[in-house]
Amino acid sequence: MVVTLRDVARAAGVSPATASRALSAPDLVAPARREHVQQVARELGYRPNRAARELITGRTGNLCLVVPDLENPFFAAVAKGVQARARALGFALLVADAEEDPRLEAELVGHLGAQVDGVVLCSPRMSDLELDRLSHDVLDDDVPLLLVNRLHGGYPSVVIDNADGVRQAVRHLHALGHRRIGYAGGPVGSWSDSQRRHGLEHASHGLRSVEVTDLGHFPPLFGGGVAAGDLVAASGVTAVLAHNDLLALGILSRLRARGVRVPEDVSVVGYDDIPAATLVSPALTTVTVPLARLGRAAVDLLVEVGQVPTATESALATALSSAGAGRDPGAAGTPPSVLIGVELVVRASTGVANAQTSEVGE
Amino acid sequence: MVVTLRDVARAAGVSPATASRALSAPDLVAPARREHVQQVARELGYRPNRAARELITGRTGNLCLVVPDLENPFFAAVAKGVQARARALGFALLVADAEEDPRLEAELVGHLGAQVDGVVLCSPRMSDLELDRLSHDVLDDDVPLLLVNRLHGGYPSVVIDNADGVRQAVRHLHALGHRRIGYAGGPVGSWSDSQRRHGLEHASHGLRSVEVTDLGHFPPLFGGGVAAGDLVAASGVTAVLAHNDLLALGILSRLRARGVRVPEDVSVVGYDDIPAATLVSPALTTVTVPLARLGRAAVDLLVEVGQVPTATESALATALSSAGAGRDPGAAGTPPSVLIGVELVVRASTGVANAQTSEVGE
DNA sequence: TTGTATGCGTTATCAC
DNA sequence: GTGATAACGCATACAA
Repeated sequence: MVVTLRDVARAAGVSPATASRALSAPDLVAPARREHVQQVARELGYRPNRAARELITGRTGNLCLVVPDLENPFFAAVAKGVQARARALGFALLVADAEEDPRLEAELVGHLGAQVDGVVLCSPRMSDLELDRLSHDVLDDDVPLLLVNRLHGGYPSVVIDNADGVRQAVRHLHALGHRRIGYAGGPVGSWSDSQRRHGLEHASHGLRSVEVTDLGHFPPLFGGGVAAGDLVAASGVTAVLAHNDLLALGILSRLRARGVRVPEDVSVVGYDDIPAATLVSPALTTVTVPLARLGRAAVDLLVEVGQVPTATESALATALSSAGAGRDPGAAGTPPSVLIGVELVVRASTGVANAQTSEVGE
Repeated sequence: MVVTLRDVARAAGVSPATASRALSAPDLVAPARREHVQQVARELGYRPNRAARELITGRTGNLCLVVPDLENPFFAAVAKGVQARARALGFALLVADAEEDPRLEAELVGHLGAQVDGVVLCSPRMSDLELDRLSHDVLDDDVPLLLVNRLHGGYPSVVIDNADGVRQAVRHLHALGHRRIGYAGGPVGSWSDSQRRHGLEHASHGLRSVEVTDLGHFPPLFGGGVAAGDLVAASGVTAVLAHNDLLALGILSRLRARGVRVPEDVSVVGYDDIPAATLVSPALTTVTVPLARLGRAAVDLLVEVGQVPTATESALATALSSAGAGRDPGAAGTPPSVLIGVELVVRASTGVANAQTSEVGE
């Protein structure tokens, strides 16, 4: 029924060992035999049994991705990038949705980590302590873990340039004449939120007449923005920077409902540039984060630091495919942490500050 | 280093066979021994080797999901439901993004199908022929395939009630006085689009004064709606039903840009009720599809028709966990196809037809 | 360069 | 009800 390596060997008139090598380690077998075995394998429609290979090599050919919420456009975009790059390298991707629950995240990392060659973890809110526990108790030592958008000792990571993003946003607002700027933050404990707060402080130091008002912490979702919108209106700021786009969209919606005009009365800036940012009116000025690239970079870095071998995979795939498409294994020597640059994209939700509310500072 | 079943057997003073049974087939071993073995396994931190088990049982404990686009909120919601249900049943989920390419879809089904116990396929546009080919050439005979939102002989499926959705939408518009209604369709070859066209025809037959104008086929994305918006404005309809929400949102955006007021001049109805439908202004009247439930139903049906055993999984999991949480294996006898009911949700994008354009029919 | 033989960790098949 | 033993399909140490 199913064609095994022994069948290939028999049909090709070689030993199972040679057949194995001809497919998985082509260099170790004479060119003529190698070609012949590969040809026979193709004709018989041989498909290597992953379980058998995994049992002996210890490698699964799978990676896994854990995110707080697949429906959140931010994580959907990251997942798309991770998936694409993983596939390009010959890995299948296990995806798990942790339902915004850090405890579940840890459990998923443990369960899935046991059956993959590497883990990509998006966990904005897990505590540093829990994060440490992962490598000790939960995860096998030989399963590398990479963090997305979070820096933590020991783990490689791919992070967004948070400081530069808020700096660009603040400078933009300042150039438009805004002096009183509000910040609608993300959840307490969010690593990127604390990064952005630091960046904000730093950025406002450079522009002395700017006063930044902390509006507090909000769930980084549309609903959180609705609550934040009221604070924006009450705070007297002429512009607000939100922790992310969903929050900004909620603010936009709430301000409109209250008759506050955007950008005439208040300017709004988001972060991430999710697709919905251009669907609303006025379109949202925001900090563009190349999320798909971030996802791809995550896989690349994970594979490199984890020494996860993708070579044998492609060797075998190449041998069995008629065409034999090439793969780029990526350059070596990448640092354990990659910084993803960001760019402010100005749309309709920001405009010049009106006279009466500007020039409040010194 | 790693704890194997033999270690457990040795420590418990039984043979490997008994140890195996105590964990995977508890009924076959005497209660006293069973308890003892399970206790020892827990103490030693025994974790069964999936590869070894897969090698002999042929089952992987994994399912896989193939979607055209993970960033599309429709598929993101389905993926979320599928993932949740799969996990609840003890399966991990491989997710693949086919980048809107039916050929890639087929390839992914082939690749991933070889390493899972069942496949959930969202493939709105793959041709019936290619679909047939899957079960013949691409997929192993013992790997069940389930289709989401598409009916096709041989495969079990979970489908949305398309006819009822458009019927509800048309009746709503008719009740508001609309007589000339446009339909902005999905892509050529989309199964659900053809279903909705049929339903549309049927629905308008029941309401004799209603005239339905076919505005053509569009990519089911925001950009497609922008194009459709111009046709809406030019066609003289007072209301338009879009194939899905993204399309409707594009129409909304384009109409506003052209100065056409919604709903004063034109009413707009979408389909699916993705989160963004409530983010825009006016909020989109649309047909609510319980996408997460659809995803869960897909997994349930797949597991049932495919006779995919989730029992041994939970038996072992129960044995190893201190608490021993229960699982519901689901009832038998479910038909091979499940119909998901839908509901019109009226929001601000639909309103009464104005006098001069209504009453055009007989 | 190639073949032989062994073992990966688990479940299944028999006897007992 | 339990234990010895043979598979599952593959990669590899070692011998040739």
